[in-house]
Amino acid sequence: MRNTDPAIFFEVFNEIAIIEQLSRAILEARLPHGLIAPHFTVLNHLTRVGDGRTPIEMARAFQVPKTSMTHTIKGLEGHALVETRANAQDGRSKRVWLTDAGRAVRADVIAGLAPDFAQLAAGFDMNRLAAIKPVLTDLRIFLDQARDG
Amino acid sequence: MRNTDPAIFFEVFNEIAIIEQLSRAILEARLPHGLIAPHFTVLNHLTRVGDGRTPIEMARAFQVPKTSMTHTIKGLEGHALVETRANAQDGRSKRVWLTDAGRAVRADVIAGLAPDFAQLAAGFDMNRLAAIKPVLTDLRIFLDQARDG
DNA sequence: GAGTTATAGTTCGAAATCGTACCTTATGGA
DNA sequence: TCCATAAGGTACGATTTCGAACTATAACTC
Repeated sequence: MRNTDPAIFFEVFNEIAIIEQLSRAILEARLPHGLIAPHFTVLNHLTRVGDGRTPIEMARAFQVPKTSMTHTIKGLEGHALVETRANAQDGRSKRVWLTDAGRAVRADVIAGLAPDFAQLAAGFDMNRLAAIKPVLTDLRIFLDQARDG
Repeated sequence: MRNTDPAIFFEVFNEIAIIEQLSRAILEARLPHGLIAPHFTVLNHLTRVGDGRTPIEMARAFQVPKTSMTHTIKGLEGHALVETRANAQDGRSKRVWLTDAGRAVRADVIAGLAPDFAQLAAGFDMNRLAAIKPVLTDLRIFLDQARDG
C-alpha cells in the first residue's frame, strides 16, 4: 500500500521551509555587512561551476525570478565582488565573472563558518545528512521538471 | 571515518533552499489572489494545532521574525480569514482565531492541490519522502536548539 | 529575407521581509 | 513596593522579492 496522505507533503515541505530559514540565518550571521544569503549563493555557485555564467542560467539554477537575479547581481557588482561583460555568443546576454575580491569574500565566509560546521558535525550524524542528499536532489529535479512539463 | 567535508552542508542546504522555492511556487499557484505561502502556512498551522495561538508562538514555530508574523496576520485579518482577541492570561499578548472563511479557504486550497499531490505521488517514490522526514525533523530541531544555545 | 515568435535582461511598482527602536505589560529580585 | 529586566507586540524605514510590461537581440518559419 502506498502512502499518498497529503499530510506527508505538508510536513516535509514545512520542515524544509523552516530549515531553509535557519540555515540562511546561520549563513547571514557570518556574512560581511551588506551581503545576504543570495549574494553568497551566487559567489559560491560561480566558484563551484566556474564563472562566466549568465544571469538567466543562475536564475534557473536557483529557481528564482530573473528580476531577482538582476537585483542580486547588481548588489554584488556594487560591492565589486563580480563583474559583468557582454556575451560574445549572444548579443542579448551577459556573463558574470568573479573578481579577486569576490573569491576572497567567498573563502573568508567559508572559513568563518567553520565553527558552525564543527558544531553541526559534532551534534548531528553526518551520515544521516549524506543519506538524505540524493533524495533531496531527486526531489528537486522532479519538482523542477514537473514545473516545466 | 567521519564525513566532515563542508561541501555536504552547502549541497544539502542548497537543495533545501531550491526545494523551498519550488514547493512555495506550487502552493502559491493554487492560492486565491492576495494570499501567499506564509498566509496559508498560518491557516494550516492554526487548523492543525488548534487556533487561539499567539503571534509570538507562531513566529517561533516558523522561525520568522515577529515583525514578519505581525505583517502576515494583518494580511489574514484584512481578508477576514482570522481574527485576533486579547489574551486574558497576558495583557501584552493576543490570540489568533480562525474564522469560518479561514477554515474554508484552507480546505479549498488543499482540495485544489490534489492534482499536484497526485502528480508527485505518481512520479516520486513516497517511501523516500517518508524516509527523509524524520531526518529533516531532527535537523530542524537541532538547528533550532543550536540557535538558542 | 521578412515576419513572427522566443529569449535575455532591465525598469517599475507593489508587496513582503526584517532589523531597530519603541511602547506596554509581566516577572523577578532587593 | 519599587526598580530593573524581560517579553509580546507594533511602527517605521531600508532592502528584498517578484510580477508585469518593456527593449533588444536571436531563432524559426514560410
